[in-house]
Amino acid sequence: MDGLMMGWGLPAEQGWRKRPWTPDEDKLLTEYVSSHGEGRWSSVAKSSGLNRSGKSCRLRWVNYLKPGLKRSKITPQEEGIIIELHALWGNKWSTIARYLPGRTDNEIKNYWRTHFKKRGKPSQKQEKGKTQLLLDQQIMKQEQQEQQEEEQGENDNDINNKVLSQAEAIDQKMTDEKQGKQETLLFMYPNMENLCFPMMYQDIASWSHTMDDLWSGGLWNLDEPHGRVDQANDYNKINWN
DNA sequence: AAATTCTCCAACCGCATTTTC
DNA sequence: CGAAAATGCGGTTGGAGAATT
Repeated sequence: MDGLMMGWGLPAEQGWRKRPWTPDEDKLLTEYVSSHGEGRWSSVAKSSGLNRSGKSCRLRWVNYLKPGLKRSKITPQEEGIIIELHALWGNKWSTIARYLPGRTDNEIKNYWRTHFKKRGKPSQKQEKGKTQLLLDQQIMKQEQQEQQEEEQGENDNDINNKVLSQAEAIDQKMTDEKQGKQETLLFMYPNMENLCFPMMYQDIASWSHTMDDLWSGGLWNLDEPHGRVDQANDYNKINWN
């Protein structure tokens, strides 16, 4: 079905593999969605005059045009959340993305691939980046401590509050889901605040060691077919305190 | 300075699931 | 209730630009 719809809208003989969205197409799509709402992507494609598949329209909207999307770089806080949730759920990018307001599954997936996916030793550049990240985290810790003293941590809690409120909403929704997922949630939520945030805000030094261990220990190996359980177990071995 | 390699990310593919008729 | 269509998700690809050799 999609095979035909999935075309890029240009003749194959032109040699196009990917056809980037033009500003005009973006405008058309944005206008259409703002007047008709999201969903019914096939009709969007037909009615808006866009020579695109419904899937392509949806993807463009979700990943790029949707209001509220962050275009900035992933922050160390967000990275911490990604690492945490990936350890729990594996490549459940859309699930992970729900905990990061303004971030898309595609973005997180790309981020993970470029930063953590590589097996074995990271490249020089990756090492550099890692060192820089740890440095940033140290600096951030210092800044946050100073800020906390000044503001009683009011600003620091913004992201936490957002993520936690999301988590609560999802928690509610997911109580209806399958037993396995329920177990995962039961495993996760009683400790959510203890697991996720102290790492990011309280003990950057131990987090740094953890990062080193993980890098050499192969937790990032996504090629393991049943990585979720194993990763969750590995995750439990980490000293988060 | 040129060639090569690496990084990032938008966009596509194929499959599974959900919704509609 | 079953088939078809629509939607959502994870994996992959390709290209541009940056960094390195």
